[in-house]
Amino acid sequence: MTEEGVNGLSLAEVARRLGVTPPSLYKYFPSLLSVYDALYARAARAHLDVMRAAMDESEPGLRALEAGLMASGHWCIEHRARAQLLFWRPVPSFEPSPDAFAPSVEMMELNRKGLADAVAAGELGPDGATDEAIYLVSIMIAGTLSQAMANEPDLPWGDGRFSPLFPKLMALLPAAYPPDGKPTRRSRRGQSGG
Amino acid sequence: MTEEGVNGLSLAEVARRLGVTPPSLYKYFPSLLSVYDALYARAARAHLDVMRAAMDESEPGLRALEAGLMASGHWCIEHRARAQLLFWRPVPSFEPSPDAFAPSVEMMELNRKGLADAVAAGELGPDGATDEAIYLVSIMIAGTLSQAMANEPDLPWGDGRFSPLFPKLMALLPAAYPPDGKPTRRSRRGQSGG
DNA sequence: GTCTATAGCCTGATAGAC
DNA sequence: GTCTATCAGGCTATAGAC
Repeated sequence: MTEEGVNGLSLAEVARRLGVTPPSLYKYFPSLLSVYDALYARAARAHLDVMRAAMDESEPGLRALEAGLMASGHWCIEHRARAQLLFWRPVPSFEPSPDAFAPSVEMMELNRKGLADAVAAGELGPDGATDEAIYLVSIMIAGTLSQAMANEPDLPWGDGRFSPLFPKLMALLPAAYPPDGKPTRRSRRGQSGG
Repeated sequence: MTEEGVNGLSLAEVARRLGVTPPSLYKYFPSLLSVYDALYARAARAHLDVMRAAMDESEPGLRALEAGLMASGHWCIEHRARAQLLFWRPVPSFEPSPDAFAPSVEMMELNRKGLADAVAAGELGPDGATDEAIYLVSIMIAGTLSQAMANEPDLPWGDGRFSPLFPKLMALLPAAYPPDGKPTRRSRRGQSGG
């Protein structure tokens, strides 16, 4: 998948690299799509574990949320092809089974919890715990990743022009959902007047 | 490309739908990759024209920039497969020729000009005209698009959970590059200062 | 659980008649 | 500028021997 595109996975090539013949694979997987499903399931699980571990190591709230998403970005860049399988839809005929998809649902819950904790800690206003805020955050990480993967496919997370900007984006969240409940844009001069 | 993925384009299928036989296509294109290149060139040109027209109709600065990027988003959602060909890299063996790529360079210049105008108009601080700001904006539009395309592939621009959030993201730019030159909120004196 | 053999499809590309 | 015929190869998947 890394070399030929996610779509380029073929059982024949898998067999070739395993040193077996294609029919042997059918003892383990009933079809090519079932191989994609197994890849999806394992990748989703690995990605979720990495993200949760990073969040658990930081204090709940924006710091944990950012740590989790940074770890997510790191994993995605390190496993580009699998990340594409998870988050883009490069194989139109493939849709993950409910079992394989389960970790993805759990991941959304992690984000939701991170935002809710941030609201509870007073880092964000009450709107910071809405679905809209989740979508906003998902746009930020997805944008950083897609730009990094498309334009700097060989650079690790943390290098290059895009991934270092992610913390800067996260730092804008309090401007979008101000803790004092003031309306969005560049809420008055405040904050700095100490 | 829409039906089978960008990678799924085949000369045989093109010929089939044109009502001719595959060898006939070789009178017009020397190879499959040259077909991709022609598709890329036309799409890049069409996308650039749409974006520039939208920017020309708005007053220079943040309004024009947002109008241009909104038009870009609209075009990308309306022409998903072509947008993927332009902005993701779904066909590893294909790289656009310099001629085909030229409009993409011009597009970056449009963004640069939009930000420079915004700084000149006092909408953003001087940092708003840096390369970093361009990358930040590109992350915003790329994130909105990739989330919309991956999760709501059948909804038009303006509908759904993601594309309506793009203006909200653009509205955060003045918080990232404050016009009065003040450092980004809560970056200097810290959150305890206020 | 591996293999050979094969069916039945697809592809990109070329040669050469008309 | 279209066609027929063809090459040379790819692929998924199955049947059945060992």
